[in-house]
Amino acid sequence: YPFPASYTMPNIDNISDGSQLEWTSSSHSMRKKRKPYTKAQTLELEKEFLYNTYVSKQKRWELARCLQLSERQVKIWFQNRRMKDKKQKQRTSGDGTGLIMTPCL
Amino acid sequence: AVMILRSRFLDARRKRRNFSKQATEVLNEYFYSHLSNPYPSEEAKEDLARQCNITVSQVSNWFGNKRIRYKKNIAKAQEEANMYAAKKAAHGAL
DNA sequence: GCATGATAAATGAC
DNA sequence: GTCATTTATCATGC
Repeated sequence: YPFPASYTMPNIDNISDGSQLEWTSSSHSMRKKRKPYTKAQTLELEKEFLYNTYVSKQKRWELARCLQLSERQVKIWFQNRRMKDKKQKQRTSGDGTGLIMTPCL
Repeated sequence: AVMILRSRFLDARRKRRNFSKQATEVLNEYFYSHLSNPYPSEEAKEDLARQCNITVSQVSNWFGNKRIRYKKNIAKAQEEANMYAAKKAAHGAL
């Protein structure tokens, strides 16, 4: 069959009364199922993120091979990690408690 | 290792609290009165956040969870309906 | 025991 | 690239 098992097929909504709302339909035809990474994978990615929040193409290739991930997954991990970093900095800047919560332990 | 410990403290899931009854009421009111397109604008999110005394991110989280769980519920109900419809049809065919 | 809020992978718009 | 999402998973409340 054309697709690997790690992909999930959205249910075909065959509703007849026409009351179905557009946004309830799946936006894309097929999506890869979310699979949490292992502790070891996350640890190595976090370690590299400390050096530079942007990863070079060369480093991305190395990480992908060492961690059994695709280059696309490594790229997206760094994108999501940068968003997480930005959100945490916004949170710590306006907490008003005066406590230093910067992630610099 | 240190990173793991740090993430445990920074993870807000560890200190999750349910929203107030009034806040949930405000959010549900908006959701079901915009059921055809339950995607509030940034300004609407800020308004809702002020009314509910929560952050804009929490409003986004609430709508994200609400949309997927609403969708999943009607899908599950429809699946159940189809199953019984098929069962009834099978009995009729015998 | 699920309901609920927050986070982690993954996609798509731009 | 960012960033608002979708989706599954996590951790907690009760």
